[in-house]
Amino acid sequence: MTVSSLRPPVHADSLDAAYAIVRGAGLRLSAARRIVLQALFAADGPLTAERIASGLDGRLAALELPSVYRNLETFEQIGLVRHVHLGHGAGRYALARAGEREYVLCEACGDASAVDPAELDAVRAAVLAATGLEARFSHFPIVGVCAGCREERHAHP
Amino acid sequence: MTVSSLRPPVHADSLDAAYAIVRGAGLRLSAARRIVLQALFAADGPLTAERIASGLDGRLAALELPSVYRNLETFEQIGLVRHVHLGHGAGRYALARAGEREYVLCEACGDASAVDPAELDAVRAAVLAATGLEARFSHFPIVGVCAGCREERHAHP
DNA sequence: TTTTTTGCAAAACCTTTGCAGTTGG
DNA sequence: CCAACTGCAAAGGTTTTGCAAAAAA
Repeated sequence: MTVSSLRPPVHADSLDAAYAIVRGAGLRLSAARRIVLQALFAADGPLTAERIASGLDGRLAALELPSVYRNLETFEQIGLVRHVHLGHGAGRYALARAGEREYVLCEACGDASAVDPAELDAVRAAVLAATGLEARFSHFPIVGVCAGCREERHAHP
Repeated sequence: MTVSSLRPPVHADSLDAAYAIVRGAGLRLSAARRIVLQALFAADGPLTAERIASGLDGRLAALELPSVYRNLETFEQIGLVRHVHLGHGAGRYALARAGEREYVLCEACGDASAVDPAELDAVRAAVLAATGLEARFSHFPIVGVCAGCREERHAHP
């Protein structure tokens, strides 16, 4: 794999900070890049490239999908952006955080939720003990069945 | 999502047992289905549809890719087969087991390894405590950085 | 014979690439 | 002005779908 989520996250706590990071990396601050960053700041969760390209369904200017992918890729390379795979569909992109967001996904109902990494420290410790791996759930989530779906399964087996 | 790995695994411990399971499910035992099952039995790890279609690179008769996907899908529906996503490429298919195989993946070197589920019981318990999720690492692996790659990273940062 | 399954062709979906033209600095 | 970037078109990789022909029961 050799995934870009391995490079250190660069946290921007405002749109202007993100712009400055882009400039600071020697990159141009084009109109398209501004829109991608605006979309990521406006979003409440990780976004598909498609949704960014649509300008958040019309709230921002639309972009070509290849431009979006290229910029997301560029931003990932400087650590500003991360992507996560929540299930089978398109990847989802979000701003990198100091405390990286991690995800859990219920494969029964498809519900994905972000988790504070600190809450998963015990999980990480258990994985390290069992496998030697230093686990991260920011690129692929923890997948399983949530309590609600377990109940439903129990009721209608 | 609503992923087929949720239905109970059906374990076949021989090729003939697998054939019987297919017949028992009211399905026809076609030549293509025999070859898919032979490939899965001959494999040491989970296979891509592509590799099954090639007849394991010529050792078996070749099949059309759509037939392979259709049969794998059918077999997943009766619980005979599972697929796992080891990184960004094509999915990989294997026979279901009584003790479901689970996977850990190093995102630095791309190395994936199968783990005895029992070894991950402590991990599952920690996930349950932290998130309420009953985790399974048989469809998406645990992703992280292995000890070897951590060292290398430390040496060449 | 009847229903299921296959092969082949085509499309769908997500992502990447090539290139000429535009834009940012 | 010149390198970097965009739009558009096209292609790449994986998976799905449609349908007439073939095969299983």
